[in-house]
Amino acid sequence: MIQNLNKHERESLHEALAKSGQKITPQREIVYTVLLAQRDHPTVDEVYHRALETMPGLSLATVYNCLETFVGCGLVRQVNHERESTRYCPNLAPHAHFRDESTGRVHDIELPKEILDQLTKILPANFETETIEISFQGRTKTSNKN
Amino acid sequence: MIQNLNKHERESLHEALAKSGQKITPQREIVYTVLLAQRDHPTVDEVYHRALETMPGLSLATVYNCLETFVGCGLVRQVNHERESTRYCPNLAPHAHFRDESTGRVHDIELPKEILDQLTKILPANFETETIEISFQGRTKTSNKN
DNA sequence: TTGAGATTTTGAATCATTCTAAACGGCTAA
DNA sequence: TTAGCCGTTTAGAATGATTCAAAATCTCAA
Ligand SMILES: [Mn+2]
Ligand SMILES: [Mn+2]
Ligand SMILES: [Zn+2]
Ligand SMILES: [Zn+2]
Repeated sequence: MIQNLNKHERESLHEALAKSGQKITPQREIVYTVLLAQRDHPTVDEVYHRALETMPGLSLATVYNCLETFVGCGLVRQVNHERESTRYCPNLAPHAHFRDESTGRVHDIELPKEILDQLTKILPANFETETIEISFQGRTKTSNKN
Repeated sequence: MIQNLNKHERESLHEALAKSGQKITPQREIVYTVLLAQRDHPTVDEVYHRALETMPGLSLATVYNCLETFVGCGLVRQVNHERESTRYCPNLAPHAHFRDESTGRVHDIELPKEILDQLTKILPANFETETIEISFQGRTKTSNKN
């Protein structure tokens, strides 16, 4: 059902892990594969159930561990909305998130560098930003299957 | 220790509650007073302990209830950072939040309308925004007592 | 003054996440 | 080859913010 990682994907997984002294494991490979296969910002539980189809016996704790590892080495971003379960996103380009309240789905919104620059400028001089999160909430109109 | 609400503040509390068919109660008055007295984005627990000094016997559940009520009638905003406890903010002007990772403090950042407009423009045409959240994380430099 | 409905209170329940400790696996030095 | 080391995985318990349930209390219009 789920394709394996291609050479390039496996390479970037290996490289990111190696950079922080960690190894590729079958579990990590599958979890990462699941994230790349369907970029719909799944929760831990969703990742878990998708991964189970390829690797029965995989444990939920391991999915937590893998995702935490990926976040730690910069391969994946966490996406939070209100108090809902944390979601995971393998899109490394700077982007915002739009959460559709009627479907619960989370969409990537491309973020022009120019806007990021402007945002940085509204901060007092002594505020040093490490990360900026922008999230929209609303609804998508019309019969749109996306 | 904590000043009462002034005429204007009590008025806007009453008005906001009335609009959604709810009443002023001593508990709600105190919780709102606590929020206005120290605009440092307190957690529920912090609001609770501050309010206890004025009204011993107040319950934590009531603080949850009051804050939920205020959010519901638009008097107060929730502020979330990662998976930490929800914080509350009575600043109704459009603004972003900067969270200082070294102190844990959350600062209001004034948000030019112009930037909000630009942000809305990066969305696909059929995306209707209800709210936009912008949050910075980083550190404040130098010996700054703010 | 009274009763209906709103609010408060206590304590239990929920549930995503984290923690603990034991089992596992691969790798290397002897 | 074997023994030990260390990172990883696993199952299950613990945590902690938040929500829920039910009973007590309060408010206010009639
Ligand atoms: Mn968020
Ligand atoms: Mn946030
Ligand atoms: Zn994303
Ligand atoms: Zn604020």
